[in-house]
Amino acid sequence: MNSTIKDVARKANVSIATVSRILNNKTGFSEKTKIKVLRAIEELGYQPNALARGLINKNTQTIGVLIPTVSNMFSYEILSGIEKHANDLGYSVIVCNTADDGERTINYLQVLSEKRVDGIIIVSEFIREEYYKILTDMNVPVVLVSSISFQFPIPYAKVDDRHAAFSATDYLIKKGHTKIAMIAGNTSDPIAGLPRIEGYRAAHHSHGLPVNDDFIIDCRTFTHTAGMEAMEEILQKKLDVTAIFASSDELAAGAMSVAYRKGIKIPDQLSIIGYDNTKLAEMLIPSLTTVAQPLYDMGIVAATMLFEMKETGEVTQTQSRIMNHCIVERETVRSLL
Amino acid sequence: MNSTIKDVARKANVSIATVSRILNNKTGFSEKTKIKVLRAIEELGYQPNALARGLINKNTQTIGVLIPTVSNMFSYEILSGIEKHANDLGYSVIVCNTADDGERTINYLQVLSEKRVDGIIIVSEFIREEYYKILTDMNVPVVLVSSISFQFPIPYAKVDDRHAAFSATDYLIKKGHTKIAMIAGNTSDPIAGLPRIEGYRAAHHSHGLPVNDDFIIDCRTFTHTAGMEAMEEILQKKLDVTAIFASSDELAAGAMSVAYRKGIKIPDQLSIIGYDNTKLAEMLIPSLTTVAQPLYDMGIVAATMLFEMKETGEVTQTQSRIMNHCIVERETVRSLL
DNA sequence: TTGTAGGCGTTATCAA
DNA sequence: TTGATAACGCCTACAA
Repeated sequence: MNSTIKDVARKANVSIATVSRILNNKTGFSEKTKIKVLRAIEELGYQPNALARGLINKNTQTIGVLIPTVSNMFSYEILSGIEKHANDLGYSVIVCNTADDGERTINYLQVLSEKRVDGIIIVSEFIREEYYKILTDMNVPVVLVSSISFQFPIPYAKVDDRHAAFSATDYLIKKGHTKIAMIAGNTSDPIAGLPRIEGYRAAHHSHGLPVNDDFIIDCRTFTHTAGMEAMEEILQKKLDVTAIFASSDELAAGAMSVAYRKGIKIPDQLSIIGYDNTKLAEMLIPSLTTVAQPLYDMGIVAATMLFEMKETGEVTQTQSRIMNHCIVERETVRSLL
Repeated sequence: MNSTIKDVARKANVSIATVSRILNNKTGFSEKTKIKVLRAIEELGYQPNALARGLINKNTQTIGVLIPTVSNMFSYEILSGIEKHANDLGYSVIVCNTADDGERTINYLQVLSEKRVDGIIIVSEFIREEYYKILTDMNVPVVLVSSISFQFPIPYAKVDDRHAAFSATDYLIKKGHTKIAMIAGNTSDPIAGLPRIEGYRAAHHSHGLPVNDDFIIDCRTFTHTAGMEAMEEILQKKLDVTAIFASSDELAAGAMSVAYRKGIKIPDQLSIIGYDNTKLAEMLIPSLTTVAQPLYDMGIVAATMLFEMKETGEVTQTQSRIMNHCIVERETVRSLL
């Protein structure tokens, strides 16, 4: 058990060089010795040692994926896309849950660096200067998913949040809604928060509709609980709205659950549209109309970009990808027309 | 960038042995040289190479986690517990989505073996003989979560499915329900399927209630869609039931959604209890009463067991853990009393 | 307290 | 077609 190339060589009566050649199917050995060696490998149950290989080849066939939170289905659908594509190409992925904690993130980056991963994918995380420093020192490809850095030139794969939020709001307006609240998630988040609010505003403008700032609810996160609180607030303030645009499916779900408790019928009395199209959206009752991000595909694309960069040796740059979003119509939006 | 211990040694005017000693804080160097070396490390931005270390120490500080499917929130809550504990102890985790595919699983096992991971955790997966062979050849600790092997002596952390299903059914009966259907998931699954049916039966027996086999619906999976189909079947067969016990939260959610479409009020006209207590349960509307598995903790415990085994060198055995389950009462069960 | 040298399991460059 | 042998970056006796 755990025999080495040396054992194989001895057993097959050849040199380790020959074994190595056969293992990596290079040229330079006869069919006869190949058979001998293969049999020895078989009999010993020999498995090449990836550590030794990596040490000399300077490549580990593994990548690291940083993920901020677990609470949301969201990250894991992306992760699953990454994992799929990586595995198909013979790479393993190390998951790193940063828990939105800077120290933990830096620690993880350090670990990935020591383990000499071949690349790093960062899921919806803001890139701090300290991260970027470590990242550049590592000199491996990095790509962002569902995130973007304005400070640093890191390629990304994401939907256009502003545009997607515009689409969602526009959709509601075209259904006849004019009094639309927005449950905005974290409004100070420059990546997933602000642009969506802009999109919400822009849609109003494009239809010549005014925007009432009171209608924009700031929760500091994108969670179910935050959605509940936001809905409470809307009710308490007695905002006169016929529809809600929520910045995430979880927020929408939270809002729906308090609406249900208060006896507000969705979509009869109140329409709601979410954002993400996680599995949750289709499991909610009624099922949630939402603007879909192609989460799984984003993972695939990010991985594709990463390996592209690795191939070309272009560690610094590649073409970022704006992924298509679309409205998935289900049961939570009623037409007023 | 990517300097070696040699560079550090040269820069600090000492031998690599000394640097190594300081790095691993062993004994045998003066404070003065320590400072010199530390500065050199700092200036060079030196990072130890985990590959080289692993090669010589025969340990990689990484473990592998096999997960069957992504569709369910379930696995990821467990994963997240594992990841947390592993990271706290300085280990990384490689995620392996086996997609319930034997070939893929074997391939992954091979990869983990070549990468010389220090241990493997397998989440709710049936252990085939081929897996076990590779596993034993690897000679590293293995633990099962939310699974068990009757054929092979692998320690596990799981709830007692039979008991948990008993509790769920018993709970319904004590609320006055006597006509209870079971949406059983995969009934030919000896781990998560059968025992739960037994529990369902046992609860009936213990109350002197008869079991109608027609009331046990076999779907072949534990997914949302399967839950919908099962509910359709219940309705179509016009089963005369007042409550349903579903073998997973997703199944319950699926059932609830078709009930909603058919205008059946939950819990007024029909009670339902789920199984797992994933995040989904609390987000459903109405929120789902369910029997909780401590998913996150199961991950933690599994990791704990794994590292225990590694410490003691007892690769073959450790005490398995039966995790406590409990009923989480929410809004989907109505008392008939 | 410090340094030399051998070895961990590979691959790759020479000669043969 | 083959086989020594020097790396890869580190740890660890053993000497000094």
